[in-house]
Amino acid sequence: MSQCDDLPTQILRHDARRARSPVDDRSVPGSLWAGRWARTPTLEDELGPAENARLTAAGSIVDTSRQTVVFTPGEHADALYTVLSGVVRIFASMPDGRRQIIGFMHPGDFLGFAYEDVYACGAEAVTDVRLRRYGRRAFLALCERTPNLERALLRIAAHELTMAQDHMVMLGRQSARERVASFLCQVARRTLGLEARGTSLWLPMPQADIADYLGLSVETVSRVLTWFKQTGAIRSRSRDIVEILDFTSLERIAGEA
Amino acid sequence: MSQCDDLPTQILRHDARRARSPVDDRSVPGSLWAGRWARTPTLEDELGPAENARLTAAGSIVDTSRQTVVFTPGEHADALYTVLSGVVRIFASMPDGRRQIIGFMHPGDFLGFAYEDVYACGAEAVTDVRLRRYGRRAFLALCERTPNLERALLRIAAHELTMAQDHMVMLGRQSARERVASFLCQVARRTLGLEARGTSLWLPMPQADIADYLGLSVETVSRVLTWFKQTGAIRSRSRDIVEILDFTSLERIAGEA
DNA sequence: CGGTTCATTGATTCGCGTCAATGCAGGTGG
DNA sequence: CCACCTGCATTGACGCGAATCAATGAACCG
Repeated sequence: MSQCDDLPTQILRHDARRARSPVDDRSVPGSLWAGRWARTPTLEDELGPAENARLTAAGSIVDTSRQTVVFTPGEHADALYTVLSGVVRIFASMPDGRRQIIGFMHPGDFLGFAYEDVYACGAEAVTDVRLRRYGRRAFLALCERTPNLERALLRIAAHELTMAQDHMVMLGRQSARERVASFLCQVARRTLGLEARGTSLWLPMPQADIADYLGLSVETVSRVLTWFKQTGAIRSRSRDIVEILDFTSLERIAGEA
Repeated sequence: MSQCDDLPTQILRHDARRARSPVDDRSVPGSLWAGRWARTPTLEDELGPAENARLTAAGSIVDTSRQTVVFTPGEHADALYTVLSGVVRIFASMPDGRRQIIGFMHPGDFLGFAYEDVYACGAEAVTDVRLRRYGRRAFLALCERTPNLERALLRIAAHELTMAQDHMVMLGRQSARERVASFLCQVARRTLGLEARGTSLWLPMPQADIADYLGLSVETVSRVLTWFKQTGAIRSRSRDIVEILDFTSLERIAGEA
């Protein structure tokens, strides 16, 4: 599985801020800037065929049409889901309506972690979506009989944490251009694999969703995208298709100033 | 404690964005605005006495003095830790030195999740710290023999995810004042329990750390704090002690505009 | 074909970052 | 014991980046 760490200590004091040596080495090896993210672990990948069969048997198919709610924050959490097709957005929102999109879930992704007995986040279908739904009780029962299942969930959760951390860096410390570039690179890697260089990306979600994912306003997202177009880094045919012409330059923008 | 209330939403920007079923219910019940966060699940709490004993036996004590490195991002992840005393900061940083603090870990907290075989984040002691260190191999072996252990980790990870989501809302959508107020409320709840009203908080970390946690500059954090002082919401005796005089007003600021 | 939804573009405002001093406490050593 | 230094906090002046406000366009749909 994956866990952790190091040798303790080294008294390096970090001084990230102050010191931060000039040639800071290639520290920060595997974050935004590295090729992480490439693949999301899925339940299916983590389990054997027999286990998968049992899991499948325990679930039921749910179809949800685009722009409709799968579950809402605060709702009693009595199901877990796997995305079979389509894209789902996970979000949190503030009382006054400000919204933060936590992530977009694609086929294979697991959905519905809840620490307490209610969902912390909401989930809505971006496109028409097909899900496999597992009732909470049934799922827990299955966990008892399938030790690997918990291990798989743990791997998935650890991966989500990693992604959440990158997301936090983006939200807390990157400029608008960096964020949009990061987003495009992220989507590119996810859909095309690590080797991705120039091809076209499908962005099924409205720009408002991208904005809320990136912590920006819609206008800013739009402006940055047109700037990328003028620069020749991307091109766009239809509303939801973006072609990456200069992946390298996007990566450069995403990675630093 | 404290809640949010706020009636739902009323279509302000977002309007739950299109679909969002009509009666959106009292959405957003348990997020920043609710009493979540109160307690972090710990390995110890999740396990029985025998299991705890085995776990303790598997670990070794490590002492780390303030401002020193526990592990660095990218380092091979071969240990896990539990904080016994003191405070540890977890952070990610960008090649040019910008830093985002992911969280502050307190006694009882578990440390060292890594999805791949390297740490995604770094960890440094804020104060002098005592940790219990578990070698990766030993820990994995223990997992085999202790089914509850994986379950406990899963609970912890789910909780971390929940906190990460709140953090993202803060970083992506809150103003400087909201962030600082949220932070103070968060610390208050953590240290004083849910019922906390006015008392003094210990903030062992320098303001630079707080700034990097909140995605702000040091100056902004300082300015907001002095503004809170002038407002009468807080008071401060020594550098690292803040007394909360008007918890309610902080909560109000944290929760909305 | 007219209405709804979403993207674009411009003008303007303003929050917060940056730069630059100054202040202040704690530790150290002469 | 007091000057000094060093880390950290505070405060001010200033500018920039991104939000906001406000139209206009383009695409999609019944």
